[in-house]
Amino acid sequence: MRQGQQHSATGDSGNAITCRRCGLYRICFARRLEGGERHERQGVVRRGHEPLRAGQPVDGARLKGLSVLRSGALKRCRYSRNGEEIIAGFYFPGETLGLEWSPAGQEEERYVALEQAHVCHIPWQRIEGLMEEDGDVREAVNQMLREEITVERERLLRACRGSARQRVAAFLLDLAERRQRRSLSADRIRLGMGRREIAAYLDLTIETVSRTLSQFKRAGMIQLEGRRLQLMNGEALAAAADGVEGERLCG
Amino acid sequence: MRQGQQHSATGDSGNAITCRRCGLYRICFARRLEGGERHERQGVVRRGHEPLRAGQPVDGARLKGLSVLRSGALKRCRYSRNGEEIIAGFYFPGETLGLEWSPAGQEEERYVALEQAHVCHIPWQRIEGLMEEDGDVREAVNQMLREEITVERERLLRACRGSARQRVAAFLLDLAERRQRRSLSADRIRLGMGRREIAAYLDLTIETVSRTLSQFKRAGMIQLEGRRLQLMNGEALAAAADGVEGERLCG
DNA sequence: CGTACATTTGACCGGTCTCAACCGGCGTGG
DNA sequence: CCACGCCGGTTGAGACCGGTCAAATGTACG
Repeated sequence: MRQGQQHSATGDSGNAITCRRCGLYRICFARRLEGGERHERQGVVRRGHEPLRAGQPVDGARLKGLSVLRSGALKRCRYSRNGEEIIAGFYFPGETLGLEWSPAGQEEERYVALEQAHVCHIPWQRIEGLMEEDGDVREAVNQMLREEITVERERLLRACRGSARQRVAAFLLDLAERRQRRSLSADRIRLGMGRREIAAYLDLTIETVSRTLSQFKRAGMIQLEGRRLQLMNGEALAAAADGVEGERLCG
Repeated sequence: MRQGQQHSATGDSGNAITCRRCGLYRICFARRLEGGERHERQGVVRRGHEPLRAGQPVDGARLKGLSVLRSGALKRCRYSRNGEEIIAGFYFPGETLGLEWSPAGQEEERYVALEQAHVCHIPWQRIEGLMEEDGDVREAVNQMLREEITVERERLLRACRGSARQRVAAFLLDLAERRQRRSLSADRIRLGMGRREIAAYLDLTIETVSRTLSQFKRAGMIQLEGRRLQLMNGEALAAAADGVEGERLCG
């Protein structure tokens, strides 16, 4: 706590992120803007005002601009005709929301908190102003959007292709990589989501997810207790994600 | 032919697109740039110089900027460890290539022509210049990138979820919708790709794709002869894509 | 302690993959 | 001209993975 200038451990289980590691850093701290007033100058709505509780959706108005998750975890989801949840993506600290462009403001997907979460926000209008006067911001915004296209393609490609074994392995590796990218603990991951949500994301059933995780556990590739995960053998996981045959029979 | 000011029917089977329907229209024809010299003024490399033949990849240099497909069809693909092709997406006239951002220029995926294809091109450097001086271009580029994020998410979500029946139905509807968006013939679609490529895109086997298409044909939902496709019952296809049970037994 | 829910595990079934044969068009070459 | 092989596509039979249904176990919370 201690008058956290950056911020300190929030109540939520997942780690939080510093401004330096935030995806919006280059925009929030744009050229020639000085000192502690940066956030106000840039028109950023800082986190801390109303933290989302688990299950709460991100306010739609917040998506009329760039938002970034500071702590906690989110899911981006919709519902199928049958009422079953479809999860299109997970979001972790430092990652950006609201990059999509829904024609005519029709809000198809909602961002819902998996656990207590804090969100920063810059309205598009403000960003457009910054882009007009600052080439660095232009470059930052473009790069952010283009990177999002790249990683989103890769992630969705991995999430729903190949066997259950491949998908689950790729999912775990993706989680680890994303934490590493933000300099959070690479191993010792606390899953913010339940089996049901993993299944809804990977287009599998709960049972298959559970069985596959147990398989990995038996093979010593991971350690798992409830939602507490630890990767023990990244090599083996990567091999599994690539479809290399592993563990067909085991003691 | 006839001195085609826009362009005329190219040799390739798929329809071609006019500048007006092109995804880059708002950039190529940006504010205050007049007359026939627009393309040169904007630094656009116009199509027609070297059309791609079927099987040829788009030159990597062309992806260091925005490219748009004017005619023909492309696949975006890579190869798995086992050497089998993975198709991450198809591209049709009017659609834009090169929006992704590969860190350090590592070119993971290639764009390969499915049939003879023409491609226009604007280098990023040129675009950045335009964005500096023209707010309309800034808006157009941002919207394009954000729209790409949206449709790509939707498309990949549909492509690899649910049963074979759902995926194939969604794929056909996606094809039709994309042609409609560009004002090309909505029905009477000529598939530019083979069954193998459809399968590689939907993460199914050739046999399953073929069987599913035959099923749709028997049910009168489509007409199909080789690669010549016609949608007969969009409603039924949409129902199939949503997972509604249809045709379990049939004469 | 009891209820509700999440997770795991087991048994069985069905859809999709695998392997294989067959069909039809196309180009080659006798 | 036709025989032949090749390739893309279709169709069939059996195996296997993952879904479905069911029950047991564990966990949170009153």
